[in-house]
Amino acid sequence: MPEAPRRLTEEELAVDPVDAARLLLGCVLESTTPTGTVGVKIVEVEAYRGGDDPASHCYRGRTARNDVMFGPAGRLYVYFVYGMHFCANVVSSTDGVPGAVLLRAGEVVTGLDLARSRRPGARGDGELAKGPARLTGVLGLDRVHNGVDLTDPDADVRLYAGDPVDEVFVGPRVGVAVAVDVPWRFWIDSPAVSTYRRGTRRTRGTA
DNA sequence: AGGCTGATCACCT
DNA sequence: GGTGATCAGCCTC
Repeated sequence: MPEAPRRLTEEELAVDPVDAARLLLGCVLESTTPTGTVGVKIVEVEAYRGGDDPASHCYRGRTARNDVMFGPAGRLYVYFVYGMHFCANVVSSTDGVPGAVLLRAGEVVTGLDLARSRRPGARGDGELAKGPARLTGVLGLDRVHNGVDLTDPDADVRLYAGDPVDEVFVGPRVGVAVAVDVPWRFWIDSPAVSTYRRGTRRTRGTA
């Protein structure tokens, strides 16, 4: 058995999403479902803020959908994307202030067999959680996990502190069509880091 | 050339 | 405007 991992607290996550993003690098997100437990070491994240961030779900105020992002830090914000997948965020900022960190990629550190079975097509283990939808999928997270308190020891999903990271890389957020100049994507050296892609605006239907 | 992913789009309340 | 859903681009074979 490894050392007893330290759980992240609401307090340390109740900071600006940019700071929370750096804090989350190297941490481990662990998810337990009826099928088993999978843990992922976070290697790539993106910060999303509120009214001042055009790329944020909270840019236009509080709704039932983004409500969790306005709540206390340390909660899990899961959203449905492109009609097929889910993406997971760790809520940051103080209660009432919107902010979250999108988990973009990770390395599976627990439950490797289960993780592999959830991603039959993966060519290598480094690819299992490479990309936000893959990460969420390998952890077995979906809509029902929205709002889970990651600081609760009894929760199905928990967040643990990891080994200190040495070098943090910074760049613009992936797949975002607006605020491209804001360098709010952070990652550490890992084969699981996803490749950069600029956001695209779909062509309008009518000419 | 095909498969896979994904902070966008189009429609309904 | 909010919520539920899809097809254009990127990556690999």
